[in-house]
Amino acid sequence: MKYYAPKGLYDIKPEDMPYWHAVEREVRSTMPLYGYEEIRTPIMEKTEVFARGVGEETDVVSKEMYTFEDKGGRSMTLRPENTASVVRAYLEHKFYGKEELSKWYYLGPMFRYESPQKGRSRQFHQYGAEAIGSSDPSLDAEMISLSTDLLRSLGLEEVGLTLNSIGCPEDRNNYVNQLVEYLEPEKDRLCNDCRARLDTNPLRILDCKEESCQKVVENGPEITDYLCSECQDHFDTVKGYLNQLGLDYQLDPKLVRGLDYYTKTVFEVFSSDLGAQDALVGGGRYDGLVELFGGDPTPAVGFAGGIERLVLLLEELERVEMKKNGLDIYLATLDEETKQTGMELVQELRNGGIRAEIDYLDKSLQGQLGYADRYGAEITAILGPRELTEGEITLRDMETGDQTTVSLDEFRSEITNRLDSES
RNA sequence: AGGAGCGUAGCUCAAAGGCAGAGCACUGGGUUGUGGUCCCAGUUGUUGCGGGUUCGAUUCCCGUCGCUCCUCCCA
Repeated sequence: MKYYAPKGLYDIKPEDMPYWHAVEREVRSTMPLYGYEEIRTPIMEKTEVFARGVGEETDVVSKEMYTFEDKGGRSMTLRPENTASVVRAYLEHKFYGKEELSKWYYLGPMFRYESPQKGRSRQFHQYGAEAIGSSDPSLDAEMISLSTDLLRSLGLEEVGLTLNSIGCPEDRNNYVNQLVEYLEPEKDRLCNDCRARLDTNPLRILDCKEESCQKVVENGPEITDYLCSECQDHFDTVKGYLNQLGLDYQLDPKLVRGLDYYTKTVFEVFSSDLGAQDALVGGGRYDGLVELFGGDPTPAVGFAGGIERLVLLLEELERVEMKKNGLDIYLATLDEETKQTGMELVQELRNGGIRAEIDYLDKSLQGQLGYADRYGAEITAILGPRELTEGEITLRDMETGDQTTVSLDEFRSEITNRLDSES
């Protein structure tokens, strides 16, 4: 084979579509229930939008960006996530002057340049929501409840929710200082990556999978002990709302997440039925991001979920009904003359909202009936020279095999009646 | 970036140095104009690509491309 899709990019084939449609349908119907409106931002931005917004030291920016130069010599990047773009759009269109609270959702492709594996590709798809303009803990709880509600609506009950608060920047500074102070003497027991992180991004050491690092971190300080009273209150209130909503969660003081912009609440939803890439949803509060982009200090919270991973689960659990093509009627013809009339009849049916097909492969009548059967036609209409000269057409019920003959004039109404009574 | 596994018919897979096969699918026939079950027959290949060893390579070796999974990190 000479041509294939670039590494990490792949085709979503017609046979996969029912799953994608199920997810998209659910997102589009659930988001408005919570008051979120759709926003669509471009799939690429100037590189600095992500570099600044997401954070230079993050993995996403430092090694996973799909970056290239356009013809004007500008550095462009295919969006690795959507929050930075949404905040950029929020400020660009001055929404802070138009509405007190902006609640938006999105759905679309994201790009990260890394080795593909199960549940991870270079182009992948996310749905997500952002609420900009309120620091109220109820909004944090709403985000979490929205993200799990969506999964539940799709039939996924077996998901875990982990929760943490990483406080405000001051808390985090205090904590990071303590953490570095604690880790410095233990440096030798850390992996190479983590020794580097000690200088660049010490928080990331917390979720290093290396066993030795885990051991070191285990007895170290925990961020939740360094929250200021406001952040502590906020966190407690969020937990209170979650309890009120009956949402089970697991506190994980080591959950820090990979993007720099998070403050206070962070959460992840995961499934143990996935492979190594088990995170379904990730999100949190980002009270400093709008300001970082040059706006007034504006609190915000959001989440994003991966559609590929969701589709993987739905396929495994067979939660989505797979319908074959959905053909109402197949029109079999036997020669050129009947095909000409047949084309006209099929067109007429389609104009009337009936899914109809005719032979495109010059098949025998036997072959045509087989095709009609495989594609799930309820009725096959047979138009041969015999019928044509009589001004009639034969209707075969594909389930019972019963056949009747009707005049061509009655054809449309007879078909409509039959399809109505069967459905 | 690193590690492991895999590339044979449209699909799922056999052949472990000696004629490249089976099932499914497809086409035709049994049925002069009738599907699903059944029976009979037929079509289908640069064995990913390039080189090497050999009388002989799908098989062994080297390289290369691709895919998959994993480490890291995340959706």
